[in-house]
Amino acid sequence: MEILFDYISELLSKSGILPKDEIRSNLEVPNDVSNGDVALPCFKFAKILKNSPVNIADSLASGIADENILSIKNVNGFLNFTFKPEFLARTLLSNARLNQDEIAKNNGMQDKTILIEHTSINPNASPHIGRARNALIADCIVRVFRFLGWKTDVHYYVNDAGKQIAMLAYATKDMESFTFDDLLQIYIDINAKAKDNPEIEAEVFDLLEKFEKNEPSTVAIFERIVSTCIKGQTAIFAELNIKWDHFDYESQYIHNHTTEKVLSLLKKSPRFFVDKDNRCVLDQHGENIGIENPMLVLTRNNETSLYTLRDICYSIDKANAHTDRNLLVLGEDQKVYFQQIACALRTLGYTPPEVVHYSFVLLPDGKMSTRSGNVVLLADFMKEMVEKADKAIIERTGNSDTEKAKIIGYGALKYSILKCSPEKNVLFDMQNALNFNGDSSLYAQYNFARIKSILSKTNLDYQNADYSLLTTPEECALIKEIARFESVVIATYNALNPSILANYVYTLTTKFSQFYTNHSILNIDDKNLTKARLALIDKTAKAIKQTLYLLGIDTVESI
RNA sequence: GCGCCCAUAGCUCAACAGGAUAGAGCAACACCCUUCUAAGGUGAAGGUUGGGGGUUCGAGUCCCUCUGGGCGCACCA
Repeated sequence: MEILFDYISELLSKSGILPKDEIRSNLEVPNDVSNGDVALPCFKFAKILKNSPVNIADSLASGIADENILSIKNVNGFLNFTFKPEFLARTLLSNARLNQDEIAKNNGMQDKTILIEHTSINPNASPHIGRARNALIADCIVRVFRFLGWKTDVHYYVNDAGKQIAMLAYATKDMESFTFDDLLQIYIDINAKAKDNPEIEAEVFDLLEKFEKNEPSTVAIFERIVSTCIKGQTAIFAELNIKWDHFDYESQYIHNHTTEKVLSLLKKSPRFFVDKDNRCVLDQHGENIGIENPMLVLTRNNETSLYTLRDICYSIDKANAHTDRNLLVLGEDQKVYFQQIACALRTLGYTPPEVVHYSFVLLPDGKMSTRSGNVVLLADFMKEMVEKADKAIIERTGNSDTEKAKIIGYGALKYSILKCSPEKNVLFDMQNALNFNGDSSLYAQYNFARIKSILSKTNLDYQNADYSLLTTPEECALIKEIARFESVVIATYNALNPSILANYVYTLTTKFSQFYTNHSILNIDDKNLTKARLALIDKTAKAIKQTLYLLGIDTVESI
């Protein structure tokens, strides 16, 4: 619509009443087509011009005659412009940017670099859908940046040196073997057992100390768990086509003594002190951290590192990559913790990463917890979605098609989580998620397949189609949506919010579906109109496919 | 108790730097397949945008307050 805003502001500025930029920045798209294609609310001008909005609208409109404008109406101070449909179709469709290179070039972001860290789940069990939200949001953001020409570097921080892993190490140290799927139950059991048996905790810390001292047999036990976990977790995400470029292990900072070096730097800060229990602490009062007593404890009483110190080491590594942007996708439970790490980084002269927080996924019967076992596992959710999709495919075609069922099932899974704005809690309802009707990714996939089916039935060359033949209300509405694609990608980029893309693809598809049910494409006598409509649906398909791709969702040629 | 986030139709979500009559889907009701894919389309129904104040020509959107939910509140990660 930018091109129409330019057009109107240029036209209105000729009267000399208001400068072009002033007009341009106030233009908007009416929420109802009955109010035209572009509107200028004139209320803000009333004070400057010392006149009523209605009079201002009148004088702006007076004397304007433009061959491409059908009508200009002054509705109570809103100046509403309606373009001739043929002009609208030609202008919007021939100027709409849909392919990646053009859009990247237009926004001048080629070859910029971004480092993104996301998901970084504890390597202790199969991920649940709450953590999957992290990966899905981040993967979409990665795709959007790449689409806009950025070089992305995606990192996963493996917390392989914590008490949770030590718990598993304790529980599995005498086991001959175990699988990834066993770990969740082992983890639940050992947590329950440790509650009643304090001596277990002591042994766990003993193991942890041996691990930190790099004792080979202990390191081997830890490594067995961590590698089993990382393999299991990444296999699940890989199935969803979510991948990382680098896996960074927390333990490296202990074993290569970076923690000691960074600690010695922090010791120079006026915020640093050693508390009465002999632990190294940063006093973060006055830094606007939202807790009563903002202290960041860095070490145990023997100067061995805590997670906080190791995380600072890691953050320094990321900052030292000197990418144009440095982004972290993190659960809302880590908000204050992140503020504290960011504060520590600034103390050392480093710029902390930008952060995207997301809220938790809630279950109808309460919240998820790995420790208690009240979870919906991502792997189980994936399986159910694919089974449901395949069942529906069998109903329709008589044959199973796992490949297609995965595209449909995984798409619906991703869509159901991504369509909600990250800062809002998502209430997860399996029945709801399994519904493939209406506002779901299948709706877009289905209509994409419809378009492909039509395109496959014709040999007409529509390369030089005359867009100005597309003048029905349904065609206009669809064209306007297609023209929005670029600005929607940019909006998603600016807000780091995938739900913008999800909402767009649904609206776009709705406009196509309405056009499709009201108008024939191939079965009409006017060959030129057929060509124009073929060009229109070809662009529609492109926009749907690109948007779904950015959401991490595939398309199929037929459904 | 303190801090941050959220509250929109029965349910799940929209509403583009405050803009016009707050929109969809699901569920329930009534229609539409001799026509390019009915996993679709159309119609009707469903709302004091949690309550109360305020700012503004105009508030779901901004400010205050109350209520309810989520998250957090140093020696876990």
